[in-house]
Amino acid sequence: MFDINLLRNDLAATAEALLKRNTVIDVAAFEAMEAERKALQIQTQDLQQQRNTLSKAVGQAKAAKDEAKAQALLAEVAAVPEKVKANEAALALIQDRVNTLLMTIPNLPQASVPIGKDSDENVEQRRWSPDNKGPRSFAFAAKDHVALGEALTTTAGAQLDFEAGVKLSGARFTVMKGPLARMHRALAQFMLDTHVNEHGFTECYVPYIVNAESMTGTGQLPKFEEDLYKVPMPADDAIEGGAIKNRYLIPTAEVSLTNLVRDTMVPLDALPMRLTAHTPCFRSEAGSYGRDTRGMIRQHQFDKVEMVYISKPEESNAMLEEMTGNAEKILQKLGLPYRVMLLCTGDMGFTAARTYDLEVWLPAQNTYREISSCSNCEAFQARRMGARFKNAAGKNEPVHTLNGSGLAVGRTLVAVMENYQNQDGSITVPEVLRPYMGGLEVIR
RNA sequence: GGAAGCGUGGCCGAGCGGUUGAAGGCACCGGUCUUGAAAACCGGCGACGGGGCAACCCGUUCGUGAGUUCGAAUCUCACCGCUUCCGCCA
Repeated sequence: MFDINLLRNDLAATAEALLKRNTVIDVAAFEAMEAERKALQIQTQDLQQQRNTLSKAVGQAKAAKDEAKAQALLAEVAAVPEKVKANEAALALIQDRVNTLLMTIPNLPQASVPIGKDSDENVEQRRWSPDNKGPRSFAFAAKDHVALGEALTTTAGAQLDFEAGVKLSGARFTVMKGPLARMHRALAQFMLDTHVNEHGFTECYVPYIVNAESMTGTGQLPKFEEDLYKVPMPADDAIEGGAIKNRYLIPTAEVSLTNLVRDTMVPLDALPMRLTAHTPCFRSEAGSYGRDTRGMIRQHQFDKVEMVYISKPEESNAMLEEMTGNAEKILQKLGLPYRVMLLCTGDMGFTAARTYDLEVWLPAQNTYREISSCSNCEAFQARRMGARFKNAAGKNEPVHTLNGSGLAVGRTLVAVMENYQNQDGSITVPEVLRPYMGGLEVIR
């Protein structure tokens, strides 16, 4: 949630900073709304005070057995509660309006984030490739993962079976079979093991269906509901205040992991927390018709190993570097060429203050494609979630939250297939995955 | 699904219509004592929001939401969650 004090204390500068994120704040409208809220709040609290004071006096009079005085006081308060009620209702209404606005303003980018309008203005930080030789050059025409996966077969049909996905569910679903299905599983195991054994993470198994509070905590709601798959509750117990109460399929394990600290005081000595989980992710991909329609790049359901950090504010940027390094480590162990991009203001996600994307080399597309996104959300999610810790001065303060993919499993499979393909269409299994695949060296 | 009980501050726990934000304890912070530490003793100590330059003042908050009342942690209703017993189940 956006920090309202920034708007109250420094409206002009804050509105200008948000402009870099393509977010327009109507300054005059906000000022008017705030003025109204302030007046109403003062008036309401005044009335509440009146009621409280008089009621307390009634109690005192009754305790003193002064019935006449009690009756006089009762006559005096009689009209107050009604006024209080009316004011409270009006105040709640305007506070809702303020709140709704706050919930739809994106996080403020850090000062060092490059200003730009879209992904073309992201800034490359570094590149990596095995022995620093650059991406492998092919002596034959490199195929994409679709051609490779459809040509590789099992007795049950293609190892990447896109038609079966369509038949079972529709577009953007894929069935994997045989060795490729196993490599997909191997990749997730390998990533999880690496983060747990080498990067100090705590492995978590988490729900894939979460409630609206969780989705609000990490920022998917209220603004991005159309991107989520909804799970309506059974009719009988779904009604709350007249509205159907939905649950949602997680679009990323970030939601489940980060919300673990929702409404909690995190002990100081528990920070930083490093949490990881392997989960499926569900995205409706509304508004991306026509983009990446071929293959496994953009699916409604995909697996991901997620990293989440819960950190002290002063450490969060260092943790972002660490987390990005963890994701890079996976690509390095797999021998996949990649580059690290610092996202510009226009390309960052709603909750992020600073984001690095990892882009892996895809030879068939002759380009780098996003395979991980690591973000420092600072206190943005923590404020929404009520995730706090007691700082050195003994004051409660929101924690900082960070999340990153480590990595997207389906896209990693695509990258391995394309980078490790052989002229005959077989795929060499990267060394680090072989222990997870019964020693298998080549997929054919 | 049936029956019973319970949700109070960082934690435990009392209160069950009226000067109660809430006894007591633990934890925490300061002080005395001590060579130091511990113990003992003294004092402090919830959160969120609003107003004010400030000292400070005010409001909200006892699972959540409605209701009764001049006044609700306390009474009523609904919902959520937890515990125990029975049934069912991977």
